[in-house]
Amino acid sequence: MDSEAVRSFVRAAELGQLQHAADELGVTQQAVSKRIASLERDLEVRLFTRTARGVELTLDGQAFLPHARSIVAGVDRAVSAVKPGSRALRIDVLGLRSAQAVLLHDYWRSHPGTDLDVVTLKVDDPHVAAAAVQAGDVDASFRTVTDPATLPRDVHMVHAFDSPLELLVGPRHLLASARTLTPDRLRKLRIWVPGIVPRSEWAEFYDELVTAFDLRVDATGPNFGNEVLLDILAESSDVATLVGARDRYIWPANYDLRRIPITDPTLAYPLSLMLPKTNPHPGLRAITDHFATLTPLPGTVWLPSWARTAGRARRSTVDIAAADH
Amino acid sequence: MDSEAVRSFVRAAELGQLQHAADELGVTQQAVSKRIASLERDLEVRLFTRTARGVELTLDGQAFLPHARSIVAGVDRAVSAVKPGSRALRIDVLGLRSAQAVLLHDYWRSHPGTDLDVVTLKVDDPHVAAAAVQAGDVDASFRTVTDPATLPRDVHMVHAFDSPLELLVGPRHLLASARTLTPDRLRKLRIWVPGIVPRSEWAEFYDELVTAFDLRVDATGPNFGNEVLLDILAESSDVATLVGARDRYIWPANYDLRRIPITDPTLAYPLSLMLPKTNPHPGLRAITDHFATLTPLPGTVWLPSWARTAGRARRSTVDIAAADH
DNA sequence: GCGAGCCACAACGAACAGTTGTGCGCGCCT
DNA sequence: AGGCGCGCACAACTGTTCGTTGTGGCTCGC
Repeated sequence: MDSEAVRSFVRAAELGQLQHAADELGVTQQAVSKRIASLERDLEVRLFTRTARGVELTLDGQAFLPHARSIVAGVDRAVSAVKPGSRALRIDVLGLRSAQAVLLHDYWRSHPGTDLDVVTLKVDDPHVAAAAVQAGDVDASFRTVTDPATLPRDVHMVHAFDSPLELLVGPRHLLASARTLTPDRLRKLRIWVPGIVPRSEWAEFYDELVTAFDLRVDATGPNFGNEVLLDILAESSDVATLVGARDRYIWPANYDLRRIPITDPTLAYPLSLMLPKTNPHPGLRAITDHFATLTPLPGTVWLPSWARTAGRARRSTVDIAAADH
Repeated sequence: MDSEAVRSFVRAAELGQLQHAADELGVTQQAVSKRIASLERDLEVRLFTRTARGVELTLDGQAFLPHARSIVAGVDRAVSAVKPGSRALRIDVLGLRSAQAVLLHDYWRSHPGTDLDVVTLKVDDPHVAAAAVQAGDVDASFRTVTDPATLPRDVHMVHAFDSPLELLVGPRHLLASARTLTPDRLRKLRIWVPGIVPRSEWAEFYDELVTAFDLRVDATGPNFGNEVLLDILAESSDVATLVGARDRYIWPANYDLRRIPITDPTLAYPLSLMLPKTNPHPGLRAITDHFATLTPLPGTVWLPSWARTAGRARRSTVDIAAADH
């Protein structure tokens, strides 16, 4: 089925005449006639009844029309999603199940009709992502560099939101029945966070976390995939992992894993959005505005050093001074 | 843009190999390769990076994929909307702005994902509509015959819901400031309801209404279109019309028309659905069930004689006896 | 009855899709 | 390192399709 044929059908149905549709589409009347005939042959139904003054939809044509409109709209959106120059807003996230993607989805649901494409760059180095932002390959990226001075000239980083961490444990774990936990309850506990890229911002985050709360985080091992991690968690009585509270982790129901919030202070990973300083995509404004309206995390919050800057995390810096001694 | 090319793209993206997609689609690998290449030429972007073990989506490919899925789904729905034998539920309504269509829309919104096509047969005679139901041209029709004995053997009529009427008046009308009206306030009032087909069920309805409440309804005039009717209403101090409370009438804001509910008794037009006795479309069941859950109209209700049968409109028959003397 | 308007059919050339055959690049295994 | 397997792309060929021009038939209105 050719989208141009569908488009011709829609216009012909709206205008009531193949001739007018043909004029509008810049082809001859005969071409439109053939396109419609070809659609009718494909579908094995008549779409129009031909009259002396034009065409009129049959019942099948009436039923087909709204779907045809949706196809045409889909094609137009698809084209505009990739057309260089006028493309829809495109944002890089770490993974489609990450809290970042969940938050973007929230935004999209509260702003219906926004053309938004979520992609993953599939690179580890945030500076590569920054380069992609600068080059315009993506309009923004949910990455963080711990030292803003290392960003390209034309890229800056804005705070998006702080993603609280939760402990994910199996049913036999020592802490499996806890409703909430404070960080000191995690001391010396085996926490396995596989797949962290050495020297990445996540590695730095866990380094600081380990130092601040005297934890035992094993973030160096290879990542055998989520299935392996979940398998081990489900069976173990002393291995746990940390996940973002809004990450969309899924596991088979029989695993019976539990997510336990961590409070006093809440441990949070600061998510930022990298975007170009000059000519940012117009749709970005609404997104960053949306982040600004999010309510801050309740209670005291621990953040890594690079997020404890003037102007934000006011409470957190104080809290941290206390937790850090 | 060819939908088969888009479908090939989606499957190739999901399977990671053109070869597998080709096997699945029953064409050669080269054909799929050319389809993708043709898409890439149309869109002027690369959708895949070619690797030794298959293909991988580019950023543009990632952005394109969800739209491609929506196109394929739209095409599939479009085909199933007209495919004889397995077609989606198709229901005839009098007009797309009628209360019938509004109610169907309500149903559809509360049952997302239902494949439902709303069409208009564009015939006046309900018996022609009944024939269309019997022939399977439509799965059901929102028409009414006042004498069920005149229906084809294989078609029956089920009550859908009672549509209350409201008076539609312009700002200068005598009753323009009323919040509600009782039918006796309408006595002798000029009520213009153009476009009623003589001897149709609507004509009978207004005949009974006129008799029951001593009204002055002009339902015989030609229908010059809604614009003319609304124009006249907007200017007149004594002409009004009756509309269904849930009809989606629209008019320019500067017309300042008002809808005034009628109560004690509420005047209601009984809407029914004609459907085949044998092999009704499976989706119809959910629709009729939906109607059954609707709350009946509050207060006393007047209905025309053919709707005052045993088993329903219990209160109404009593009310009518009173109103009718 | 005739003309205007609109759609369908016919014929032609260009373009395209799909096929088979082949080549090239890459990873892997010996 | 060399050869093999695998997967995609290019080439050549063929049947089909698309869009064009030209034409005919139908219906409505004058």
